[in-house]
Amino acid sequence: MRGELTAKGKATRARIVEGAAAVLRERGVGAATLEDVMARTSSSKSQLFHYFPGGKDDLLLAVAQFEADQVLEDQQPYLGRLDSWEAWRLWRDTVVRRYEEQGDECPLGSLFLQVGRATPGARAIVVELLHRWQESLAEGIRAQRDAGRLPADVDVDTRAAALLAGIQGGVSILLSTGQSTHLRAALDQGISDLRRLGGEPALSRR
Amino acid sequence: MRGELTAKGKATRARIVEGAAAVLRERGVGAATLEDVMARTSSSKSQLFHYFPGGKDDLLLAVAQFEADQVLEDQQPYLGRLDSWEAWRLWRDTVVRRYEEQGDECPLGSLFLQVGRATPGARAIVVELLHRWQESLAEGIRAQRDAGRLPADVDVDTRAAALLAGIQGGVSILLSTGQSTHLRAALDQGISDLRRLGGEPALSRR
DNA sequence: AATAGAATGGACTGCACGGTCCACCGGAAG
DNA sequence: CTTCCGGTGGACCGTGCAGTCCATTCTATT
Repeated sequence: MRGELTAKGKATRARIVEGAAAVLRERGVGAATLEDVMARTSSSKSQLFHYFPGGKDDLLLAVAQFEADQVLEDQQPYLGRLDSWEAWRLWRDTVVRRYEEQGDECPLGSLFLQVGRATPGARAIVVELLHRWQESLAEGIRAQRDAGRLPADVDVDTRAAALLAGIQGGVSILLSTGQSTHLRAALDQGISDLRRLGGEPALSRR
Repeated sequence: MRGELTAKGKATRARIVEGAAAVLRERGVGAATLEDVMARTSSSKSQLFHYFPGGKDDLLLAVAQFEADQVLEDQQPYLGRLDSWEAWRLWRDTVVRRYEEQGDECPLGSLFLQVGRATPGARAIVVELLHRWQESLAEGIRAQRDAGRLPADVDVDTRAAALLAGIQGGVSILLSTGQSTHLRAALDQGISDLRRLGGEPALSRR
């Protein structure tokens, strides 16, 4: 498992990772078995261990990385360009839509709690994801501040951290209850409090 | 498992639930085995199945209920009396302390995602917990509003939902990363935005 | 004291699932 | 055409763990 992968090999590996990700979302980390992955991806046990010598943990880690990348990608292009309130609104809509569609499937949440606990590798993936996510939000807040739409002394990092926490919690609750109201509340409240800071009065509330 | 439990029986059952809760916190739902519980609670397999005829799932459900009750209890008496900004501050401190002490042990989070997915019983426990929690927050906001410390048109339920989401997310992140900054940010930002609504200027920020 | 039913101990079973091994295939390079 | 090596198939193994069963010991009620 060094650079020694042919085109075919890389394709197979990718197929396994994607299939495994689907299986994990459907069955949950605890319930998913290697045989489920084999069935889903039409691969044999030797292939799994060929591409993931460390066995199940190894595969899980690869899936976690895959899903983590996906999370931020799904929020583009908006997350990368939060330089107008309109962009913020579009981003908000994207996040809400993405997680509502996902329903109660849990791409990363369970991976965090199940794998992430023990292994340092998984924890690193989560930390990295959260860091990049929060940094994008902070960047957006700075952009609005620099454009004069937020006061100069706005506490960028705390705002970004609080917003991120709200999203995470909203998603957790969506996963547990199937209701997206909390996610929406966190986003709407977070953004409208921000706008209020900039002097804009209350936002429409449905 | 109807009313047919002697005093001794009830004590044993409680001992098992508490011990199982500890084991689950330490090892995680996926890793914990019935034998761990047996060892921890000095009980035999027949006892486990005697008190929890449905086996592991049954036990897990009982633990979930136990932990859920604990969560709100640990926030008392403050959570029940959020009728001054001082009370809000004390409550905030309690929450932060509780989860920081708990560290990355995960009393309910993993139970949600692991058991909660499939079984309707677990989901009901979570929904009930969240509902009671949010209702307490809403009650506190109403108290402040009625005391004239918040505008009359404050959107109580959305505020409460957003705050709850922030807490949940903060705790999730604490569990995944070991950092309590997000939990603090969510609480501090949520409460200070509320106070600002009431006309109080910015709050101290460390 | 007798008896019924709860409480307990722990051996035993069955099997699901992760992981190992070896034999065979296929295509690219010489 | 041969050779080599990555890719693939799938039988096989060991074990860890949930769940079953029955024998034995308590406890309460009469």
